[in-house]
Amino acid sequence: MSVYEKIMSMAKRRGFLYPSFEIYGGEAGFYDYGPLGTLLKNNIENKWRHFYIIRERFFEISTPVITPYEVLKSSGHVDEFMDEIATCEKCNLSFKVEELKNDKCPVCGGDVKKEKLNLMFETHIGVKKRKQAFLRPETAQGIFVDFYLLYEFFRRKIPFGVVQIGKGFRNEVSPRQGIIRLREFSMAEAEIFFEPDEKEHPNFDEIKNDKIKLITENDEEIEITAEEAVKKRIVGNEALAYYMALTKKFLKEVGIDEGKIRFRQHKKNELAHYANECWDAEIYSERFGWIECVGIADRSAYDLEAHIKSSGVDMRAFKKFDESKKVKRRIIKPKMDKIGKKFKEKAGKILKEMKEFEVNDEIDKIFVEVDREKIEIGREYFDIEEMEVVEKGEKFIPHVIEPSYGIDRIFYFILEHNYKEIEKEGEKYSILSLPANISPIKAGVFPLVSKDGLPEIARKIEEDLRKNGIMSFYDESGSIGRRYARMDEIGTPFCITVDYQTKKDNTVTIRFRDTTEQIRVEIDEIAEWIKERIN
RNA sequence: GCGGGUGUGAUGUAGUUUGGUAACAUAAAGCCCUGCCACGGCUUAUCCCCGGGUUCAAAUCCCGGCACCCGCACCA
Repeated sequence: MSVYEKIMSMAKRRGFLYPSFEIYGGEAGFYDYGPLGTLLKNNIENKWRHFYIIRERFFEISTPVITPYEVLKSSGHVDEFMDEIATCEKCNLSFKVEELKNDKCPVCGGDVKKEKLNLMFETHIGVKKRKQAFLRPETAQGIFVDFYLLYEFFRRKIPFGVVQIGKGFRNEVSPRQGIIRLREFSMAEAEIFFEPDEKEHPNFDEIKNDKIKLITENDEEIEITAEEAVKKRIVGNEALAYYMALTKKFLKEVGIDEGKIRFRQHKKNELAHYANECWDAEIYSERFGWIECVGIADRSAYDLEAHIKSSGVDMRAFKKFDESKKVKRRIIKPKMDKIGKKFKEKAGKILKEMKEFEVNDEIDKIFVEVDREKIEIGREYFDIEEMEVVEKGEKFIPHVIEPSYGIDRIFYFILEHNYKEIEKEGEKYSILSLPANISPIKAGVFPLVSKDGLPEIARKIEEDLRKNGIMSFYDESGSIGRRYARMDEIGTPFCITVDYQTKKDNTVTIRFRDTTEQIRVEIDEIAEWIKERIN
């Protein structure tokens, strides 16, 4: 039995993960988070919130899963996700259509069957009109389309960051490996908006000496500090390096083995359509090898530019110059009477495109793009006016640095890295050594034996812990050892046992999961004692 | 999507070759026991992936589907 199988059977038995819709035969690519799984996942997400909202000062928003066609058309996803695939009927290999030779298989020359592979889930909005829409493939677009409002919210100060935790959907060709490749998955994404030439991070000093393991574009493996990585231009800018180091910190804190984290740079040909530099945090699995769990990408101005272009909404940011400048500008003045006559219904849109059109020299025509059509506008349709203007600043399209976390994968690797099997008196014994702050249950509370008034005391303690916001669990069934074992298997860091001494001096034992050591603590101090160790 | 393998209580397995009362371990529930690490006793509940076919009779043989695992392909 592989680690993976052991973990998945434990996860099912103990209520971490269930295959979805199992009573109907199940559905590939979907998993349920059970009672303990949901607690653990929430704890991971809240830890993430602590990093990105509290610490980084970002704000979280929540936007719809269902996304209209235009949004994802503009972002490039419609075209990127609708690849036409050709499968050779003779040798059964698959190709992209552009690889075909004269519409035949490039390998054996056989006939091919073409099909459209759409990796986005399609849906419709409205019952009668049925407007085409998709389930979002990433949460990021919801942030980008709100940019002009968010920019106002942050009182027009750049850089700022906005995050979203939510579901993303991809209709995978063949989902495999449990929750490693799901069709409906949870992602936590941060979109941080920078000035194009100032991708520095104010807290860079805090992490500049943190070491990170890198696999560069050229497959070189190196371990260097964040600062060096930027200085040697291995990582393109400070912000990317900062979020790489921060990601490593986060992964360590939720229980990923430090030695099993590395960052691999995307090669030019594997970059997503929107990214110009991307580093994946990969986590090592005994079962699956290195798997990407976090993508940290420099999306440059790609998305905002695309949405500005197709929506027509000016989402540029404004930057004041230190000193106002006087500049001479040649600006085009459209002659609307002539444009209207010639271009009729398109005239309005053309005017919009010509606004603020700036030229360097005297020219005899310009081109504008309207509805994806390039239109030539001759000299007779505009004047060129030279004027001196005072410029207080300039508009620019912010660049985006995006750390994007796959929560489900991280969830699995936390289980794998913390799953320990030991021999206890000849028997297999399993422990989930989760960090206390992400464990689903923080404390087991037991009476040593179920008699002589011990259960009453233990119940009261458990009640008090819950009142203190501590997820705890009362158990009196089976031997004390069996109860410890149950808690060890699901990663409960502390077990509190009420024994006969409790009745004499009001103390209980607290047992540590990983060492089985015990200490005595006064009943009144338990809640504080635990709180200190789970935050 | 293609090829191979697998599908039996909650979990892990036996049984399938040779059709005939489905077994074992762990986990679970209840009662008892229990002065600290799954180890005791009694009791209980829970299974043949789904649909068709062959047969007096199917967990077992045949066909189809689905799911899982492996390989190939695919993979923001």
